[in-house]
Amino acid sequence: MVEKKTSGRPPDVAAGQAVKAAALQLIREKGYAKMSIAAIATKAGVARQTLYNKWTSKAELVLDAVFEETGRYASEPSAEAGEHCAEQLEAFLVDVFSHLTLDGDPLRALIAAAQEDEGFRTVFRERFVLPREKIVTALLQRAQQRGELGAERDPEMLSAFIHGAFWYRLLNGQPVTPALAKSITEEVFAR
Amino acid sequence: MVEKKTSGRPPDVAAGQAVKAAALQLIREKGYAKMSIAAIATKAGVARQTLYNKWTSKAELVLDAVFEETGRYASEPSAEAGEHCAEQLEAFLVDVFSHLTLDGDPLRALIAAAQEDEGFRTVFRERFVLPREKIVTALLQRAQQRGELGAERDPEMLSAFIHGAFWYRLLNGQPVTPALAKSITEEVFAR
DNA sequence: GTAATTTGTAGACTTTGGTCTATTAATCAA
DNA sequence: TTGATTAATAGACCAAAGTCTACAAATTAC
Repeated sequence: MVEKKTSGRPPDVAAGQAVKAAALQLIREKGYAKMSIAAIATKAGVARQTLYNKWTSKAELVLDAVFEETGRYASEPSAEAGEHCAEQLEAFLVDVFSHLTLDGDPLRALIAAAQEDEGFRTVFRERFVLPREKIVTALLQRAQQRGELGAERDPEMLSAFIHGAFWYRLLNGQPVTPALAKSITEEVFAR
Repeated sequence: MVEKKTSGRPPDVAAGQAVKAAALQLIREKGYAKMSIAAIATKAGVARQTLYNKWTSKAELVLDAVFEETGRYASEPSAEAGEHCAEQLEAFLVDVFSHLTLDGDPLRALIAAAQEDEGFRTVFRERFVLPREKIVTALLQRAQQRGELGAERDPEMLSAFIHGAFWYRLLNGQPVTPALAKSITEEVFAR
């Protein structure tokens, strides 16, 4: 469904790309809080208003910029047939944590921004939170089917436990390490 | 150790109280984001600078105002001898959740504020997060000693699961209900 | 080509958190 | 009483997010 727009000056796609690139660079350089909209606009060679034409807030722009290659952030666990689900979970978490360690600051900032804006909270949840929650839930359901996880366990609750655990760490300024991935996995599959 | 101060004009304690009261009222009325420092000062009949004499930021002030009666927010679980630990945990969570339901907005705002300020994150963690984490960890350790929780389980990890679960819900704009307290408890003590 | 439409630009403007400064007020010590 | 010290006040000031407005530029429809 590639629609030929109605009339009027077409949006400057290249400008949008430049803005995202500038934002990404600045956020990694100075962090979310210290990166001003004005600086992004200047760096991208665009008027400030143009940013507000394309995004409704700093948070939405950063969400777009940081998670453009969203695949990086919600990659399916490599379900190699033979592997135990516990191993898949641990590998998945290690992968997620390595991204979080790299982009933890903007992510924490986005979660913060989501607290002050209902609309953004929804967008963030749909684009970032839910996809990953589903991946883990599905993985745990598979584990149950294979008998690797007790039938009395609740995959959705466990998925919330898992995500909650590393959100909790992240938001409290503690590192999310491979060791944490291992601890989480062991606790989930304990006994 | 009630120190008689050195010299100089004594701080106006009543003003401090008035500020906290005004802040509490405004935050419940308009929410954290829409409550301005100027409005608090005006309502309390104090100069804006006075707020900054007593607190270093909006977040610290609100932390003080909302959690002054901090007992309300970290009450020990009523460890009636006969009760099972599972029941104690659920009761504790129900209690916490009812407070969260009442003051969820400022709390979410404080977590957000903590993301942009290292110092505040530390204060918040020490005054709010850790005390409760310890209560739950201790409860789970007691459960282990009584044999109500498997010896192979990790109380600290489980405590992070539990807190993470409701943080996760709270920060994603979902309700934290007695039903959630029950689900969490059942999953922790499953099997 | 002309009109309508939509985007980009530039810059003024508003709001709010936070800082700074000069002045006044309250307290203690000599 | 006088001086030192600390707090409260009032208001200027700053930075940054976000809004608004007037105008220029690019496109489609006629």
